[in-house]
Amino acid sequence: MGKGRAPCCDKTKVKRGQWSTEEDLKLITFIQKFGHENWRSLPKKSGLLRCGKSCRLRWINYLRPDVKRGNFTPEEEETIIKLHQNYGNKWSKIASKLPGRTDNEIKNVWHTHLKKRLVQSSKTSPCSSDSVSFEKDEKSQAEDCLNIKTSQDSTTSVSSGSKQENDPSIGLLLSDIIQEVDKPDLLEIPFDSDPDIWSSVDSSNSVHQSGANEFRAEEESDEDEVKKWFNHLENEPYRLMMIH
DNA sequence: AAACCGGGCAACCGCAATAAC
DNA sequence: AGTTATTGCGGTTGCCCGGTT
Repeated sequence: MGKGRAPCCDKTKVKRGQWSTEEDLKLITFIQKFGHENWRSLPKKSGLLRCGKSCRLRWINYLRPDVKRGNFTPEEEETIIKLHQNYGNKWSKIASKLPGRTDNEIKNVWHTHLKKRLVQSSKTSPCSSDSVSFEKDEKSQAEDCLNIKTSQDSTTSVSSGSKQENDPSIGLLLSDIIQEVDKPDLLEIPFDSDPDIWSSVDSSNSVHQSGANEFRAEEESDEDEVKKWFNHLENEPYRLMMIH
């Protein structure tokens, strides 16, 4: 177990705050081509003026192809509540049981919705207390309260209401991507929607001005794929808030 | 119509764990 | 075996937006 914590980046030289469309595109394009074996060096190689941690977070929580967006279904919420009783604030652990959901998203949902709901219902149900001590006897508590199938080991999601899930073809393709995404140069972007929206992005040129000369040469066909994927992201309700 | 307020969410911070040397 | 680099995780912050006054 090591000690010593190196600063993750020079904070005076990195951009912070909301990600722009161009930055997202750069990140997606880069990861699609080269994967993300080294987050620290990724910003430099991709031409992003971002901290590696920021890139990682953006990818994991937002840009990853398998990330599921939109409202949580009642089933998902129920699952989170029960898993929280089991694991406490181990958001990543909980997220691992909910395919397509990120720890950050689950954490937010917990704090904004579920916690309140639990407080209200805590008087009536012994299994729904927010203050359950999960440390002691986790397992038995889990067994008691957790009669849910946590074995959605792949794309069989508990959710039934999300956009993604309503489109089986997309779901299937995404599951393929999930398996590929950690392997550089294997990521396929499966969407074939109209990339009109990208005209504005195209004109910005930012991707081609990046420092990633290595992949600059690899042009339009790949980039089209990225745009298609990105366009898909934009079509999801919540992303419209961010990208306009 | 403007100001205020609170909810919701994305992103940041910093520590812990792990890998690499 | 010790040190350093990197990644992962959970807590927290701050911005945006819609609702209310």
